[in-house]
Amino acid sequence: MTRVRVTAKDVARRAGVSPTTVSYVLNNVKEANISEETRQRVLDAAEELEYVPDAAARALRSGRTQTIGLILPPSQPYPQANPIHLRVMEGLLEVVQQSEVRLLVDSVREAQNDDAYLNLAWNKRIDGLILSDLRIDDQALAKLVDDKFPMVLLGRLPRSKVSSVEFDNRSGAQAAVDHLVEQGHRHIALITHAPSTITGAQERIRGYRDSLTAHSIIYDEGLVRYGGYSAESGFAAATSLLMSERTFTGLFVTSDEVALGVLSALHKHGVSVPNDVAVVSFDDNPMARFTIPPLTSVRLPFEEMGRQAGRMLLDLILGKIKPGRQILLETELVIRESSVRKK
Amino acid sequence: MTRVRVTAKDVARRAGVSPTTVSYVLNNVKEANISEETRQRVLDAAEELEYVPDAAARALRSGRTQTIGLILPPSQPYPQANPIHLRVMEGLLEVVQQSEVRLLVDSVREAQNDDAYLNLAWNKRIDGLILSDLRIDDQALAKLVDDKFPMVLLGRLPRSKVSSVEFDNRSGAQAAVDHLVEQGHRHIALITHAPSTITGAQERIRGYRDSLTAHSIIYDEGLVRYGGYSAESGFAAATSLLMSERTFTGLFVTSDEVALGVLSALHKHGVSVPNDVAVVSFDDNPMARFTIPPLTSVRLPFEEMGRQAGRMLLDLILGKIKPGRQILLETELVIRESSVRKK
DNA sequence: CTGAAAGCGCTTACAG
DNA sequence: CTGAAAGCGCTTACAG
Repeated sequence: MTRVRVTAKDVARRAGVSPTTVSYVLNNVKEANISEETRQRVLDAAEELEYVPDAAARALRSGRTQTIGLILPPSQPYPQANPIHLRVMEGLLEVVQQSEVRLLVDSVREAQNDDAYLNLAWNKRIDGLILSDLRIDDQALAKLVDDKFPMVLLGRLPRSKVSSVEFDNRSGAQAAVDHLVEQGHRHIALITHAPSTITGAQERIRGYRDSLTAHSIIYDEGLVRYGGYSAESGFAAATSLLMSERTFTGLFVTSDEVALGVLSALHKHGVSVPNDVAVVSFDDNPMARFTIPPLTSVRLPFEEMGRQAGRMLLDLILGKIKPGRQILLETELVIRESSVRKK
Repeated sequence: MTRVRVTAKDVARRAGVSPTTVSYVLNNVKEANISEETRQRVLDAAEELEYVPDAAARALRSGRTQTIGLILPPSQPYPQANPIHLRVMEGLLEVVQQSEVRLLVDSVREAQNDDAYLNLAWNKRIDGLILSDLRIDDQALAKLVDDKFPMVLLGRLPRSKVSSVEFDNRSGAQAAVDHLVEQGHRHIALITHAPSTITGAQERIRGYRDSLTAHSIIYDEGLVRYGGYSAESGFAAATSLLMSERTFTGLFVTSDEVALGVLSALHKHGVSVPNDVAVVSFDDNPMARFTIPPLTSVRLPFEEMGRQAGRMLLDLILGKIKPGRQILLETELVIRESSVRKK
């Protein structure tokens, strides 16, 4: 950087006031009651000098970093980057940009009991934290809760009182399966997008069972397969279902990514969708409209999740709200060709 | 935060040394020649007190924030989050995590001549910047170049001397079209993933033309359509091509996302892939293996792009290398069913 | 091999 | 309505 650093002192000198006044004006401190004329002089001087306050100095003195952290899950179980996280992040960016707050992104590193994001909080790089898809037994999380560090979870932890934003996975899944039942299906298989230790997957399985129960259909473990995030796992799970020679005419897959692999496997085995098997999926990614056939899917408002989590965290940091609020976002079933048998 | 702040002073007192020594030990300052015994005492004291240095104080004093910025393009032209950015980010995170550096993510806001990321540099929140997919006429960028602010571009700017990491789009595209020609095709249509003002799209178009020229095929503007990032745009472009009633048996689409919409449109119009039209795509997303039929695609090493850009930026910040280095990453054609006619 | 002292650039009681 | 002074928690010449 060749640029010579302009400080508040320089602005003060130019405006003929003290650095104190510069700080009051630039931070809009109402209690200071700065006269309009002085205010304007300071503002002009700051602009002429292209003054930009030093973030580190401000953070050190005020104790506020004006930065929040977003922690993504380890990339390991996810075979490739999950577009979902980026959609959440976009919503989050919208909110932080409006508030002049910055976003620090980190991911949990596997293996080691990760204290990287703990340090993020402890060395005061951030004022608050948004945690995505975490493990239930997270040690670092427990410590931060003890410290009353401002935090919002994406997804819920069972029996946890931490603030969170989550989709209503259970009722969304129930709606998906209800739809299949309405189409006349009684033998409905299930392929999950994650192991059942992940609360999101758990809830979707619950919704599946809720629907079966509501329609007096007996739950059959033999029709259930546990996928793992990728299209590849969906391909394998669907193949396994077909090989089992069990009868099913409906199939609920708990993510679009996995469903893509499922459609590929069904096509490869000559199983026609929706005529032989009707498929309903979850997420409603943009691509769901362009699979062959287009996927019926439960739409999840990812960007909205990011926005809500961001607002909640900022309010938490400012002390405007108390921790423990838990938001549940509505889902919406979008019906396309994959689930509706042609006449 | 209820946690009482532990400072270097506290550690010093406990270890029976001065804060200076604590700083020397914790920062591994070789010139200080701290005795092994003292070093151990300080380390122990720091651990017992769970000392975590204050990032703001360190940044203020040292002038280094230990943070780098990643600037994503505005979300507007992209209809949804682009998974590609997340893959680059993962590679980047790998590198920064190894170096105890943090990653700040921001996006360019459209409309206004954006100086948000300029401020990121000027208010010293970051030591360096990685810019993704920027506009050619970026004003903020020019200012940062003038300031000699450490910076790496993802993608190249024509005639620019800024450090960059980019895919070899041109030769990748040529290989894709060469492959179609080898399959016997002479009428090869093109659907781009972005307007031709984007350098990445431009280069892929060049590669397409290179291949045609090399095989004495005349370039026909009537076989070219300009898509725009989304599967939807691919659907529209393919439909437009089909409606034009022009003959083509080969089709090169410059991204998988767009190709998904193309496959959907071809299927809808009863055009069989690869028998009626052979399709080759670009990116080789994980999903390319599971489209119907699976897509032949040019594989782009996104994670590697992130890693290389990260390393380059860190070296730039440390003054280990001079600006202006431009890395070109190799691509690889992955052949699947969409381009090879069945016997 | 180690310490005393200055100072990075702000904000914030406090005083007037 | 505005300013002088202290201090946030480090790092870094400098001195010994």
